[in-house]
Amino acid sequence: MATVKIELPDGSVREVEAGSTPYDVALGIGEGLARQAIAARFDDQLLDMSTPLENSGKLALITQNAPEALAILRHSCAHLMAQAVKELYGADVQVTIGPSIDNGFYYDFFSDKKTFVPEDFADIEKKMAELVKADLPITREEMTSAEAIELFRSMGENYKVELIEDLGETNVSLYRQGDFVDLCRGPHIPRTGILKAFKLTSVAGAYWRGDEKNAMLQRLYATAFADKKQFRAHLARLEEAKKRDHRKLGRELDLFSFSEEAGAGLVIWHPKGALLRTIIEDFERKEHLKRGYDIVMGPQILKTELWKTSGHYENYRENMYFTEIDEQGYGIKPMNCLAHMLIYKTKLRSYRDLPQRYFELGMVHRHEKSGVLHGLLRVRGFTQDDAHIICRPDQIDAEVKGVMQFVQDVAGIFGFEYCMELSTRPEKSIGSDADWARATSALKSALDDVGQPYEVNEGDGAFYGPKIDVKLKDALDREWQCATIQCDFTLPERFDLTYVGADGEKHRPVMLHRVIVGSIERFIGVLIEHYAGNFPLWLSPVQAVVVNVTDNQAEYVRKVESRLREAGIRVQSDLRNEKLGFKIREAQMSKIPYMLVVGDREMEEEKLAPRFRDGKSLDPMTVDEFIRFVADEVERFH
RNA sequence: GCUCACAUAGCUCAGAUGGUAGAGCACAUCCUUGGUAAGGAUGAGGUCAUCGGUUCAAAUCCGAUUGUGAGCUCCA
Repeated sequence: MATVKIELPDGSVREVEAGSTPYDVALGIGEGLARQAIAARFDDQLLDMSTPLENSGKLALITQNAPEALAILRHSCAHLMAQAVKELYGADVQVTIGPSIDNGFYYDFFSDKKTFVPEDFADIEKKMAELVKADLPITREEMTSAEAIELFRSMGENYKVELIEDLGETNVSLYRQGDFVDLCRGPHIPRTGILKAFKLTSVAGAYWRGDEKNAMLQRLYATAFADKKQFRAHLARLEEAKKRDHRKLGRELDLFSFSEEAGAGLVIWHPKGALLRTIIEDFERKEHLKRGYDIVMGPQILKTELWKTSGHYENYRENMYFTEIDEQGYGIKPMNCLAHMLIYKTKLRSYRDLPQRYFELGMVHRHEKSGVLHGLLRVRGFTQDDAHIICRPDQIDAEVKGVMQFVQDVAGIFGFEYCMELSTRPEKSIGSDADWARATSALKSALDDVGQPYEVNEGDGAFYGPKIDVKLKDALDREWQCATIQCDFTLPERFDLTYVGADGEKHRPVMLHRVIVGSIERFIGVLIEHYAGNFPLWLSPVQAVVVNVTDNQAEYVRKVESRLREAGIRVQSDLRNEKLGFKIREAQMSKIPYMLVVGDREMEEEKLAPRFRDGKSLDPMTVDEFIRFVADEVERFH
C-alpha cells in the first residue's frame, strides 16, 4: 500500500496511507481534534475533512476557532438554510447562491409564488434546528457538468443549470445533506450537527448576478457563529451601532432633520448642526490656506452648454437637475470643477504660476436614485471640500503626495485609521488610452513612493480619470469612503487650458480633482457615529452649560455665561426652575462636554464647579481658570 | 430605479376580526428653591402621511402618491 508524507504545522511529519482523509490524520493526533476540526488546508487548498489525500504535502486542520473557520461554517449554514427553505416551501422556490459575507451569510432564492416575510424566520430557524439535531452527514460528490445539468434540470433548479453552463467545467462538485443537494465548490463542515448559533436577520431583494436587468431574487440574510458567546458579542456590536446611528443622534442632539415637504435627501440644518458645520468649514478653510490653496466660489447654476463642453451632459445627465429661464437652459452643479476652469482661463498662465490650487466648499446637487438615500451619508444636496489643482505634468507626483499627506493629517486630527484604493478606467469614460495610462501610473507611483498599501479596483474610476479613494475606519472599525484624488487629463483638453512654458510655447496642464473629507454632510454623519455623539471639545456646538442650584445664583450665572461667551467659549446657561440633578441629566444626555455648577458656595468664591459629561468632576475654579482650561484642551486635540 | 416592509401627538410606541383614538417622555401653567442622571399637580397637543376607492360606517380593507427602513444596483 502506497503511503504519503503529511507535514503538520508544527513541522512534524506523519506517514499515512494514500487516500487517507484529513479526518483520519486528525484522529491519529487526537479524538478531540478530530471532533473539533471542520475542514482542512492542504498546501494552499481548502479541503473537506473527508477528502482523500493522494499526495504528500502540508496539512493544517481548521478548527472552529481558526480565522478561516467562520466563513466555512457560515457557508455551510447557508446550505442548511437553503435545505430548510426547500423542505418548507418545496417546488415553489428555486435555489441560487449563498455565500458567506462579513457578518454572516445570505442565500438568494427565486420564487414567484412565495414571498418571504420576517414572520417566516421562526419557521425556517425551527426547521434548521431540526436538521442540526438530525446531524446529517455532509458529503461531496463529483460528476460531469452534463450529468449535473441533467440532475438540476430534473429538479427544476434552473438557476443552478445556468450556473453550471456558465462555469464551463467538465466536472463539478456537489454537496449533499439528507435530501438536499447543492452545486458547490466547498469545503463544508462534515455534519450539520456542528452548527449551533445562527439567526435569520432580514429579507431583501437582490438581482440575479447583481445585474438590475435580471430577475429580482429574494435574499435571506442570516448570521452564524462558532458559539453562542461570539454570537452574543456580535449582537452587542449591532446594538452599539444602533445606539450610534447618526439619524437617531442627529434628532436627539437637535443637529438636523429631513422634511417630506422639502424633499428627500435634502438636509435641513438646525442651529447646533449648522454651528458644527461652520466649525468644520472654518477648520477646512484654515487648513487649506495653510497648504497653499486659494479659496474660490462659483455659481450654483451654469448654462447647459458648459456642461456639454465638460462632458457632464453626456456622462452625468441622469444625475443632474436642470432648469430653464428665458429659453436658456441651466444645469444645477453636481460638481464644482467648471467655475474653476473658468477662473483659470481668465488670464494667460505661465509655468511659473503652477500649480494653481482652487479650493471651494461647494454645494452640489445630484439626483441620486431614491432607494440609495440614507441619512446624511447619502443625500441629494451636499457640500464638498473640493479643490482642483491645475499643474504641469511634472508636478503631479508632488501634488498627489501633498494631498495624501493632507488626508493623513486630517484623519489623525479626527482620530481615524484609513486605507486607500486605486480605481482604474471604467467602461463608460472619455479620454485617450494614453492619457488614462499616464494618469493611472502617476497615481500608482505616488502610492508606491510613500509606501502606502492599497487595493486596486479595476474599472471603478470616474468617467474622466482614475482615482485614489481613501476609506476612513471609525471607532467601530467600519469603513467610510471620504477622500478621493482624481487625475484628469480630459477637462483641461475640453476647456483648452494652457500655460506658457519656459520655451515660450503653449502647453496643456493636468488637473487633479480632490476632496479631503468628501462631503461635509457625510463626514458629519460619520463623525457622529465615530464619536457616538460625544464630540471632542473643539467640535462641540455647545461646549459648556452653566447650571444654577437655586434662583439665588441666577444673576451670577448670567454674568459667568457672558464672560465665557466673550472668551469665545460656546456656552449656554440653564436657569430653569428644576432641580440640579434634572439639569445635569439633560445636559449629559445632550452630550455637552462641561456642566458648570454654580451654587451659593461657588458664587461666594467667584468660582464654578466643572463636571465632565462622563460624570467626573473637577475642583471648583475661577472663570478665568476655566477659560484657560478650555483653551488648553482645544489646543491639545487639534 | 428595483424587491419587501413600514407611516397613529414633537419623540418612543399601544390601538384583535371596520363602529371617527390612548400611554410614557417632551411642552404649558401652578406649587416646590431643591448640590451633581428624572420633585409634585393640572393642562394643552392628533383631518391616524396625502389623494382616491370599497362600505351604512375606514386609523383599520384596496389602489395610487409621498416619505422612511432593510437590501440590490449606483455613489461623496
